[in-house]
Amino acid sequence: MRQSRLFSKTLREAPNGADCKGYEYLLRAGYIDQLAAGIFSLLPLGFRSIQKISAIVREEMNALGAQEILMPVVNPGDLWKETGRFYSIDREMSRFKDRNDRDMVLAMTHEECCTDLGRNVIDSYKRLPLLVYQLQTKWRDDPRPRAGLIRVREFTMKDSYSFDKDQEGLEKVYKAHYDAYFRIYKRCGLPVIAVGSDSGMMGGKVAHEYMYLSPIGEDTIIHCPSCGYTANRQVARFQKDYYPEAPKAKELVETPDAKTIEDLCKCLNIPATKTAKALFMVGTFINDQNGEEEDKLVVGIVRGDMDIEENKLQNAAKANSLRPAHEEEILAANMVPGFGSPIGCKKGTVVIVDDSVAKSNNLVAGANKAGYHYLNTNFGTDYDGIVADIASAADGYRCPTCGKALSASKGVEVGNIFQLGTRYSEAMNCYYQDENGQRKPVIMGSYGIGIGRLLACLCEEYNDESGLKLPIAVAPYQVHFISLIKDTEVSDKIYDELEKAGIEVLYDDRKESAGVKFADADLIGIPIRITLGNRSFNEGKCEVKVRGSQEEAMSFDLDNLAQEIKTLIAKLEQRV
RNA sequence: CGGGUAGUAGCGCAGGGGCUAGCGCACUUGGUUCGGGACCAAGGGGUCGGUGGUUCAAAUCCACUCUGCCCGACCA
Repeated sequence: MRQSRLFSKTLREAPNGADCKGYEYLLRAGYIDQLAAGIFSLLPLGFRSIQKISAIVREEMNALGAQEILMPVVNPGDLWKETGRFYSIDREMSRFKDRNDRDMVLAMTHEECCTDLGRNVIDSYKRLPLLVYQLQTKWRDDPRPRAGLIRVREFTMKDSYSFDKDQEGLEKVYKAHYDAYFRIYKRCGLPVIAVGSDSGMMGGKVAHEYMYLSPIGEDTIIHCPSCGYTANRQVARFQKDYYPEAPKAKELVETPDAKTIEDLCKCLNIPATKTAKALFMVGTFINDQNGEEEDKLVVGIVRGDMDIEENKLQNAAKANSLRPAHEEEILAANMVPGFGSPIGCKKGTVVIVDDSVAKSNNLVAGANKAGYHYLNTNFGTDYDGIVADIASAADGYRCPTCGKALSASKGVEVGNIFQLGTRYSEAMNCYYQDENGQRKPVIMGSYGIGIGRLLACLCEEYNDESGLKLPIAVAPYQVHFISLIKDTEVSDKIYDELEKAGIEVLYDDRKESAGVKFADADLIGIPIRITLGNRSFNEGKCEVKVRGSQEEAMSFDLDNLAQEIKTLIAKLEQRV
């Protein structure tokens, strides 16, 4: 490609709002262009990288025996009503009516559509297992897009869907994805870890997320350096210390202005482990059958030395969503913020008690009376509720498997795999007949990779102060050929030779100064740079440099250039 | 959806009731330069986000609104 014809231009300054390096360079190097919040065009450079990533993904999916399909972005709302997600998903899913006033949705994932395909095709166990995938546009109306391609509203996702007759089959294809994903990220050059995760709106039991560890990430990953236990904080477990004692009778005590655990501990001169703290949320509970919503107050109780993980609380409460409760809502349930506890709360309040509280005795808890707490409250005698693990794991807490200290880090989710089980097949009547003529729900799994997000993470991982330096597997071109000589016939000829040899080359044929060409080349970050200038051209040579390497430029003979470059490409490809 | 912040040339910004709205980069033309973002000269490009108001006069003041970005809520 002649750079003089390339549909993009480089920017000297970072556009306002480019908050992380990778995003800044994607914009400045002319890979992408923003159209609206969370909506981007891919320019030729960006699109070429995306196609490279896509090709790697396709190869690895095909190697699993997956068959590529393409499902529609627009789905009938009725399909989503079958699984209840038409109702349970909030405004993140965009809806509209067609001309005949039918509900339509923009698919934000394709479980419904794919299950529909499954039920049309699968009749017998003889057809199973089946595995399909697609690379398709998703629209999710995220309330807050940010960080360039990291968190967008419109994006391309590789999503695959497995159909099996039994759990064993599901686990096999799940494991196959688990391994294939590592191969995909490795081939792209992105370091990731797999972590146990929450299945969120997808339903199902077992799920993993692939995380690129980076400070720009929005997820928190809890990791044990000793035994390797790793999980998203949303579900991460840890070992808790319990302090059981002989239960005593509760006792009202005056605690003026002690609204926080810290105040309370000072006021009564006790450790935080002797207190119980309450978090008040309002949960939306949705009836999947008729879609009717009902709000209930949810109270989470955790021991004062820990924090509540809202995601765990939501799961334990089986709520569709949670939001912080307003003061009036808390008061209406006979509880007092700052001095609150489930003791004497209104009937219908959902009380979730962390096991740290359930297994401790004689904790100080709010008396639901401003300025007062109770000493010696005990779960089971003073109040009731559902016991669950709702505490948030944190840096330094003890690993659930080996007991050593856990560490917390930030990460970006670049892929996930879910064992869906029969959540969709049962809801949508996707059944097969087994060997005995029995009708059984197909067991499903779904597996996603955000393609654009993957590119964004790669740009975050591979850059320096002058620009991008993507690995050759995903760079838009293999070679950047920079001509500094006047004689365009000579450089045109070299360009043709490189192209003929099957090398992907971006040819800087522009009438620009050397400095501009070098700066742009650094910014775009193509792995191999060939410089043809008077310095070496007179000796029948050119200079070759690998982007980002500290080594001196190599000198290659022009006579055998294509061949030598091919060797160099092969060398770089092997690095991975 | 709450809090903050900004919208003036393609990009980055200045101007904050009064003459023809500026600067740097980018762009065009001519010339000089020619291996790390060159120089000289001459140019082109703007409904100052939108609507309504105040005023003799609005980019500038007021109201509403749209959009971007940041923090939070949210998020497979």
